[in-house]
Amino acid sequence: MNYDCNMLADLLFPHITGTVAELEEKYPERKLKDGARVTRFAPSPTGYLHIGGLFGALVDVLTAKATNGISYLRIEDTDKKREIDDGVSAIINGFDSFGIEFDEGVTGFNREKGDYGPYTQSKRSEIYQTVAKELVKKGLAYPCFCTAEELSAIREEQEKGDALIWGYFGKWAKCRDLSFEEIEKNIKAGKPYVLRFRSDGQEDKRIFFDDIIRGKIEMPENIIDEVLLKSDGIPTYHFAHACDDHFMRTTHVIRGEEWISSVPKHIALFKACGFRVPKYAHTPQVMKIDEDDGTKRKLSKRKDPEAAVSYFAEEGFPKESLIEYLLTLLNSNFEDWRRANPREDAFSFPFNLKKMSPSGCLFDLVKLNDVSKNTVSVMDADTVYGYIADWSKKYDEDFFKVFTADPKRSRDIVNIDRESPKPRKDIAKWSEVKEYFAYMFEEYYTPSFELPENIANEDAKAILQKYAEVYDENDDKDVWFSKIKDLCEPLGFTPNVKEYKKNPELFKGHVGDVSTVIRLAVTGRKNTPDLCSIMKLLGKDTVKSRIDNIIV
RNA sequence: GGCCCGGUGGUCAAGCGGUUAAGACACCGCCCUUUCACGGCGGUAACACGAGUUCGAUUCUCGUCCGGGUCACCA
Repeated sequence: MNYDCNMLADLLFPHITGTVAELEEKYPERKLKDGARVTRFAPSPTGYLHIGGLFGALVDVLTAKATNGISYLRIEDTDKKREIDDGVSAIINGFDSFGIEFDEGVTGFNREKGDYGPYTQSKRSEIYQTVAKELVKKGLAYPCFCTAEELSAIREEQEKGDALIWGYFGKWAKCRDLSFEEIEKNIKAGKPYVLRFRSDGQEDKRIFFDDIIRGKIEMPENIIDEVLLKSDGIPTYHFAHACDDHFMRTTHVIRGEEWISSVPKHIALFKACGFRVPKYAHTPQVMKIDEDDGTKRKLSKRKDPEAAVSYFAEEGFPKESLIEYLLTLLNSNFEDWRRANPREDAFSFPFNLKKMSPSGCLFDLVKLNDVSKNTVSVMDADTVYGYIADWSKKYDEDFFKVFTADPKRSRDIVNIDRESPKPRKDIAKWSEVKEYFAYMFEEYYTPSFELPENIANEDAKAILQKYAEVYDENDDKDVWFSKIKDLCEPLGFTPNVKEYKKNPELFKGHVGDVSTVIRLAVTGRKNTPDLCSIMKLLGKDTVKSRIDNIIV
């Protein structure tokens, strides 16, 4: 440059008086214990929270927790074109509903906590400008007046030719060597411009860095004069990343693997700014199998409803289940840990970044179901009742009314075979509950009496007839069952299953068959939880009338 | 196209020079059991391919193939 960079800096940023040194003082190094990591989750408010976001946030929070560090939430709202109205609250609400808590950062509309803010990029413009001005002073940034048309012309030419690298650099970087007079003239004429990084990278040089998840990565050095500030003065992701993660004192930048290819750019920027380069960890992506062509591909917000975290809320998966499932994807030793600590809070799992697999993982709804059944099975009845009430109130009002009409009874229903050392594992999501317990509610009960092949209709009726005579709703479980056993022999069945298996030809069936008939008559189902409990909750009148309806 | 990342059963995955190549989900069978579930036992099923290096490669190197990402005044 044949001009004084300080002059250019003042021309470009006349109103900026602060210095980077002052910022360093304002945002000092955090005084944390050795090994404590500072992580951040930095979404842009462009849509709903999706699975990939939850996945990433979990890594941040868990990494900080496991090292007694800090995790914070930063909003990257530097692209006003893609931003949606309640983007920020969509993110915050999403995290709230899954119990994800950051130590610092944005907590709501115009609300935040922590000493390293503001945590919303649109409120940090002075910081970016200050750093930018310093860069200009050092001759490491310059204004570029190229129009969108000029830029795409360059691009076209590069694509046409045999250029190996595309972008604004070398002979294409027309504005890189503008004289001060030209710049001044343009500025005075009000020409829009962006601020570009003056890269000193060389095409044939390589850079190396250690990715915590992937190990050593080698790449060509950055040679692109990347845009730092857009024409509206707002920083690009790259520049904001350097400024924010430095002044918020992030130690570990954890983000999706789509960022790997920009690391050389980021390292160059950090160095140019005089900032220490953070550690990087690039996480694998969450994929799914495409129904159309059977290939593995990244979950897409647009194509996959289950990519939205709200899908799981609608389906009624408890929030714990999703977290639990995601954890199994994150660290494969999680399931071992869970077996050893069945009731422990998932967030106290000693998560380890290094144990993350670098390859993309498939989101497996079947496994989620299994994980969820286990999770639900260890919840107590009150919790389950509360969840079902909350869920149905929102998504199935009709069922909500029925379910909450008699809270105590519903709670008892939900408690059948629960709160025991061997709880049932059959509910994965709240949307299944109505169908699962339909026979407990007159509103949803549909009689059905389809006998298994081995039971004759007349035998079934005989069983029911006899049973109706002895049935007493006050019987405790032992008496209840012994009455069923007593029914067997007079009707040609045996109360002894082993005996039946030895000589099946001697009997019409065994107790199991007899209770199946009763179960069928009372519930319309072949499979249910403990029948005795069900009948007690159904009450004498209902049980009698259901049985009578079959006998006639 | 350039650059980069990845490739162990259907899925998630341990292993990282010598293993009978763990485990979980799913699936199948058996046992337990008044049904189902739970639980227990067992089973089917994998190192993408080709060259090297090595006494020996799933593990190291190279190539091929396949999948993914990235090359914006988007993040």
